[in-house]
Amino acid sequence: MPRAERERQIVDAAVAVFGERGYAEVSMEAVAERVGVTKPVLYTHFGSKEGLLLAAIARARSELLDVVARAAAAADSPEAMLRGGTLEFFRYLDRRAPAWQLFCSEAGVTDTALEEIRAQQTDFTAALLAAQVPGTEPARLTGWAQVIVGACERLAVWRGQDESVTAEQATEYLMDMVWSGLAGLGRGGAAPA
Amino acid sequence: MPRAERERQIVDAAVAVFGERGYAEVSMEAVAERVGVTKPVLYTHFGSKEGLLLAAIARARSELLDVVARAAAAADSPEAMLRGGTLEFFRYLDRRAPAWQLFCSEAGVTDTALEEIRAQQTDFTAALLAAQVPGTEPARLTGWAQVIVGACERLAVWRGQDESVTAEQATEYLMDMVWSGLAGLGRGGAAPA
DNA sequence: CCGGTAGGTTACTCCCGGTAAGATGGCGGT
DNA sequence: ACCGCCATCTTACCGGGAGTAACCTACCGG
Repeated sequence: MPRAERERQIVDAAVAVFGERGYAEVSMEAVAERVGVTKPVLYTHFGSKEGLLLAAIARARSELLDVVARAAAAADSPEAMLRGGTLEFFRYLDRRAPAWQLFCSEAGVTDTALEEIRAQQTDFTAALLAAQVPGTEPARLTGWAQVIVGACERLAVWRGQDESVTAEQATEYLMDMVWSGLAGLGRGGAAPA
Repeated sequence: MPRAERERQIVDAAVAVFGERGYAEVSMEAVAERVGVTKPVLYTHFGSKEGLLLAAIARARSELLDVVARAAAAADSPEAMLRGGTLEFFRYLDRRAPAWQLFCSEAGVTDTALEEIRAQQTDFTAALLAAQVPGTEPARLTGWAQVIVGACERLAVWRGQDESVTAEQATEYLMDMVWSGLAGLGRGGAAPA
């Protein structure tokens, strides 16, 4: 079996099995068995268990980013861009449920490597914000992106706990805060037109 | 050594050493050595490595919540409450740097147990929001609280990566989004009075 | 027909989470 | 003063899983 194909195959298995049973609960032996090979094969391709986890997270997050980017590109206003991107974010996680568990099993991983992967998402978000609010300092844009990404991730985990919260509701709650702002809501109405 | 005192001593050591070197990198033997006892002692008090981690996280988060609650109580307006609480959140993490690493090493832990601890923070935040925007459905309040807590945690991790971001700046970026809202900022000004 | 190499397997080592069984020591009762 | 009891701690061990060394095999170019 050629190298690239085998690696795709292994990452597929890793995403599935880490997502289902949790990183810490899964042995490399188990992943290997699922692929139909033996342990050392995994090590020649990914170096360590953590390396494999990283590859699996990178794959899943890249799919997620793709979905969000498509939704954002299809929007015709800043508000629609934020709302649509967020909504598709939650819907993607509904479709590919196990994948999200991966992002929660971030533990044990060298923080720097993980943050590097996450940076794709925040950089993308910051770029969208830059287009909407030109002239803002880069640090502020990044900070805003962190707020949005952090809020979405936390809402996603919350939805994992309480299944009764729909993707639409989660999106609405995010928009309340990040788009309208508490100042507007607190005065008893939606954001002023 | 009496039971309660020993437990405090062990949790102290666990917070320090897990925070410094990361949960996965630390053996129970190492924690025991730091306390000056042997491994089985830890197991009689906390049952498992994960149990000890949980106790350490609970301790650190409870301190954090206390700091935030004091700051919020001292504020004289909704905006000051949010700003002050957030600022003290970041300042606490600056003072007790290693503690925050704990929250990042959430991995490997049974999600439900961890979310239970985190719920203290979101419940507190939701209660503050309820007082400010009366008549809001409970689910929406909780959602808003998730947004704020998620944003703060993400900003905190970001600050861990990029030391040049001050607590004041992080607070400002959060207020931009959550208080003013992008709608207001996008139209080129601060939130309307 | 043959050597070399990519890709794979068997068979280990070592570390660490977790535990069983025994030592120590203070304290109340007689 | 002595004895037994309970809490507390230690030594010594088990099992499993991450990671590796050494060997095997089948394909491909000459």
